[in-house]
Amino acid sequence: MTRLQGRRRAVPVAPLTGSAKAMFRLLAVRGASTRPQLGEVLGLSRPTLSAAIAELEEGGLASKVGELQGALGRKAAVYRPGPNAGHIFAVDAGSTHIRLRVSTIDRRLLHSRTYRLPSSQFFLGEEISRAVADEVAAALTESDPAWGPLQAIGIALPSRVVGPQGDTTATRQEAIFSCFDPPADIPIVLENNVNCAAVAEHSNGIARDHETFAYVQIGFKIGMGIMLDGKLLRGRNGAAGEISHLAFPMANGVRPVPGEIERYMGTEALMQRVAREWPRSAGSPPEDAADLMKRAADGDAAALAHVERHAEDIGAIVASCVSMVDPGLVVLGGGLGADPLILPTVHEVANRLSYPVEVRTSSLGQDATVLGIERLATEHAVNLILGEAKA
Amino acid sequence: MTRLQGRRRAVPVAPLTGSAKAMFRLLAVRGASTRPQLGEVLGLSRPTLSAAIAELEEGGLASKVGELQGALGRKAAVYRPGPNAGHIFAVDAGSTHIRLRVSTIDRRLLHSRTYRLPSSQFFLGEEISRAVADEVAAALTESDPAWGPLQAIGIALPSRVVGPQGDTTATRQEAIFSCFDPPADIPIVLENNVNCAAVAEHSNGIARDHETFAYVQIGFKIGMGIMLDGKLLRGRNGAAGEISHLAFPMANGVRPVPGEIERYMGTEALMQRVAREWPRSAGSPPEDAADLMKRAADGDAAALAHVERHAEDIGAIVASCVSMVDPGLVVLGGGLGADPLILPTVHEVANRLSYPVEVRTSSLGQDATVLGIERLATEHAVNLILGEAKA
DNA sequence: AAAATTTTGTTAGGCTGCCTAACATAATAA
DNA sequence: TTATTATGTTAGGCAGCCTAACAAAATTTT
Repeated sequence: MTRLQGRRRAVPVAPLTGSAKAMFRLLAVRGASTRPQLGEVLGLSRPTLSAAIAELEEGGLASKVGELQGALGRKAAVYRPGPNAGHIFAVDAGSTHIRLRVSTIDRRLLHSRTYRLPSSQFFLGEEISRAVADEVAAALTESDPAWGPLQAIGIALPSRVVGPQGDTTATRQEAIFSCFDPPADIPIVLENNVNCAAVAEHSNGIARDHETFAYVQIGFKIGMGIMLDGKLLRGRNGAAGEISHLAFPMANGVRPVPGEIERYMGTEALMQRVAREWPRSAGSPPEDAADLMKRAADGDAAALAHVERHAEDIGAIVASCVSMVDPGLVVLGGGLGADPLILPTVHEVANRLSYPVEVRTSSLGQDATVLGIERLATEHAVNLILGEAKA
Repeated sequence: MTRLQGRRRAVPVAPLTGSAKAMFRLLAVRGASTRPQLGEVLGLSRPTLSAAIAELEEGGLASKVGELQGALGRKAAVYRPGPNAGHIFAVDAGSTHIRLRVSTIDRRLLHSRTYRLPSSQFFLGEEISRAVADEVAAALTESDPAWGPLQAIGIALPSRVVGPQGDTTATRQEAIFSCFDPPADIPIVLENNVNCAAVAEHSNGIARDHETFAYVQIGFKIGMGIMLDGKLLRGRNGAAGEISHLAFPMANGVRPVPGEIERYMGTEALMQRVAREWPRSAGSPPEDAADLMKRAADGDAAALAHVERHAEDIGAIVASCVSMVDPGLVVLGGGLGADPLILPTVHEVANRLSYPVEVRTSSLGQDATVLGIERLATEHAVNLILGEAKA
């Protein structure tokens, strides 16, 4: 997930006490908070709180940004991560768009850019790499010294992302660097885009109240992100959730074909089936998946039948997921998955085939991925600042 | 997983320092150890070590059991969990046998019993419950005061086991108590038998060197246990790894049927297919699965073809597992799964369909399950003794 | 307007749990 | 014997938290 391009941090910080580290972490996730709030959450006494804040202010990692008057009593001081906490770049290197967010460590948006690729890319390749390079370069020129040091660049990739221990031979992830040469000494955080969307559903989306769930993306491609106890499941080779390689077809007398389920479930194959089976009487077949969903929503019987059939197939995939990891909650996303029309059938089929599972529809639109990688990049930056980096 | 039948522990212990707790934990997993060994592993200074051991000896949680002479220098004192650490019962409530082990907290065998059920049970029911009751009662009468207090009874069940948060309506686990009334105030640890086997492969078996892997059991029934970072994945309803509910059949134009894959993959259906397709020229068809495997091992072409075909199906299931959780290692167990004959094909098919995964054959025989629940029961007992119980 | 109440923040001092340094003990090697 | 090496104890220190008491700053009551 992480590619460190240098060990130095822009702002090395004196070793902090445990309470100061915990406080900085909390400031980074909560954003502006009063001292009493921080003390309450951390369970620290007021003297310890004072000491921790003094430590952080000393290192420029926290700043007082105001005061808050409660119903009664003295005003409470409000703090935020300080100037040395710096900022991060979060980039969604998507197949159709490059989305970039520049954010503080507590995820206040400083700047954002979106670039539409001239042509849609099926695989991560040079076009995407070049576009990312351009967007990052452009964002760098607009950087403001007041933002503090750039702590990390997070990039969400439409490819499997292999960790340090994994089998690095079978990955395309390095293609992101074919044209993009990141600034020296800035840590790079790489993560698969579906995993990023899962992270966003957890932190900003419909799965906020669940520490364990699966995010299933159904659209042009299919994928899954698994969150267990608040942590992404990545797997040995970054392949956890790569449901495009579920054994399929799987039945008595047939042999599965690698990657076949993605070819079957993807919108392209779906629309081919729809066109092939479209009744003469129902007029011209739908243009694309969006058209199909719209006609189904309008009550078109032929469209509804196809949507229903696809929802059953999605339900079967969800059932297989439940049978393996039993997440308790499955969030549906992606071009097709996010359509509320399929929810009832997916829920019904999954629960009939397997074990009790709640199914919800994603609420974050196109921003899910970039919000997820933003989260991961800030988490990584916090770990680096606190000297607790994993890799 | 856990059913506490009372809050009191037999031997309440004064609060311990962190180092003392860590030492007790280490003694429980390692068994007899010298002081320098403990200090090395825990990274503690010798004075702290002395203090920790004094604390534990004070509470009867550690005892000096000898001395060990190194190549040079003074003899090192050897310690073990003390008399108040007590012992546990581990019971494998299997479909055909009840296996019981009485062990110290560091898993030295104190006593063991095996009872063969009069008839093989497909489901957890009264027969099993009654047999467990008898075996536990018999073991209780043979208990020795020198064993110290009974800290826990662990029971491995051939059923899904639901945790405190899960949907408790759809479980058969309570059937274990239909005839078995456990001694009052003794904590009960319940776990699914396949999960137990996975635990045993991790602690005593072929997966000793892996913190993350999946254990796939193929025999009369099928099941899976998933170990992630040394911890069992249980899932919201204890259904993680319940691959008997993978969507199957799964192909264009067919609808999956709940539980169908177990009926297809289980030995019963396999042997029916074998009998149906057995060539006249090859003599009488195999008696049972063991006979089939033996003939295949002896080079019988018809038997080999069927074994090969089944191995391909198992490979497909493993591939689906890898596509979801990417464990890096899959251990094959169970009546059919543990046969080394199927290993090459399972490995080949899984790696062709999905991502790189190592496949190994289980080395623990019938004892896997009882060793696994023994491990879980001792872990639970240690947590209780240290006042760090989860539930 | 003064006093009482409530909340926030600081100062003083103490305790736990670890550490290092130095010494004591007990074995083997020279 | 003496030297060397490993083990274990004693003495003393320090980091990181705590409680108790006080100080400061707001609102409510009198």
